[in-house]
Amino acid sequence: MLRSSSQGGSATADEIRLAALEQFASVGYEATTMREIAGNVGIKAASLYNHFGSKEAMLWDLTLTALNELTAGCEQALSRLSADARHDQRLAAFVSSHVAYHASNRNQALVVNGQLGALSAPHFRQAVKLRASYEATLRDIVEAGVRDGDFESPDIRVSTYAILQMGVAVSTWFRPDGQLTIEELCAIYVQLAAKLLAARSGPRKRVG
Amino acid sequence: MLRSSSQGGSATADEIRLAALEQFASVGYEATTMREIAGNVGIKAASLYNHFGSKEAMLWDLTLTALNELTAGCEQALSRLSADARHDQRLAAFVSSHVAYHASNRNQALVVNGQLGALSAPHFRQAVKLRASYEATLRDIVEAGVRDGDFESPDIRVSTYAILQMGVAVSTWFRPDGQLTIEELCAIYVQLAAKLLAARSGPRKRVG
DNA sequence: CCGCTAGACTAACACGCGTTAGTTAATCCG
DNA sequence: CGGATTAACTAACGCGTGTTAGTCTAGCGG
Repeated sequence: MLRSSSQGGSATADEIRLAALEQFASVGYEATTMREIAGNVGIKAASLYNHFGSKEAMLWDLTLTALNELTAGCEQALSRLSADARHDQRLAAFVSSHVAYHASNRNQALVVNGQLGALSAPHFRQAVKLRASYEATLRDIVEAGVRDGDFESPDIRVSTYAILQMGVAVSTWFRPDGQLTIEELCAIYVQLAAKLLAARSGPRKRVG
Repeated sequence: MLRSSSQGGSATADEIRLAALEQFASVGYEATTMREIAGNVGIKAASLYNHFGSKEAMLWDLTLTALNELTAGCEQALSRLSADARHDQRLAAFVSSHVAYHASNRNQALVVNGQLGALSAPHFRQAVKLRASYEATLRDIVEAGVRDGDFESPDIRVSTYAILQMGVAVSTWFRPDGQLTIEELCAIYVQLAAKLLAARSGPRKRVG
């Protein structure tokens, strides 16, 4: 049979995804062997090729899913707001969904933030594009808030990166059995982001 | 500059350090081959072993030097302050040296923050210990400031990570030929950190 | 009940890896 | 000047890698 490079949707394929994700996240793509992934699923390395066309195809599958879920979560959070929501509400929605994702999906986040360089050049470019559009969502919120005087920032781009990155870091240290629940964590980061962008005179009244 | 290990101190050894650092930072330790490093220096792979005992020894040499320089820069910045400096001055000194290092030594920072897991277990433990003590320096500053009412934070540990991480991220996007100088960058991050920890009523007067 | 297929297996291949051995040319020091 | 040291070289080894070929078996639809 001709081996296809398309990916499977079976239960085994999902077990493979899980095992690969754990390994990629904890030791990195290059340091992960197909035999290790297979071993953690309970099959032999050659059998992986019944579900994925190559090792890189696994990484791409995981990367794309993660980026799509991250983006979807953020869009959903923003769409729950009324159309005339204040800038600080939009900021809170973004930060909360951002932090929640990075706390709930630590391995996905670690792969997206550390293993992109292992992708083939075309896949890499596509991933970077997706991530850039996600980042632009936050930058637009910050920019609009600064324009209307609700936020104040010494540098919009730098502030955007700062907020994004402090949330990304959650995936490196957060443990679900630790002292903080994900809800508490989100609330903390919403506060931190709000302070980071606070205007000296407090938020303006809306002009309606 | 402190020579941080028992490995070679010749000019060739330094060329090797430079080449290995660049490769480790851009594609990762596992994806880097000894033949590539050697090629970028202009010698053959076997000759590397005249200067370093193994591939891991190179990574360890680079890691230790980077961590020592990072710590030294921070201690030097803090020691330039008078003994009764205010908390916000100590914070500014730390953040400024932190950001300056991550902007000036991007490759070193990328290796320390992304390739630690490739070290042997004993070296890994030692590196984590060094990094933890560096992080504790900032946490102590934040803690003291909160205790005296100069800072306010929903969670000291989280705020500490947030400040550290937004500085670390500089190494991933900063370009020295970009729009911002390192001095401007440091000033921005000092402002951001100060806002992040700002007390609602502004800093208290010192009692001393 | 039978044939087809999905998905597991064993075996192996070609290649690139880190590393070692042994050798040779240049350089330093007494 | 000559022996010792340094540091480059070529050649190769043993191993582990991603991947492919070919086989076998359980289960399902007609």
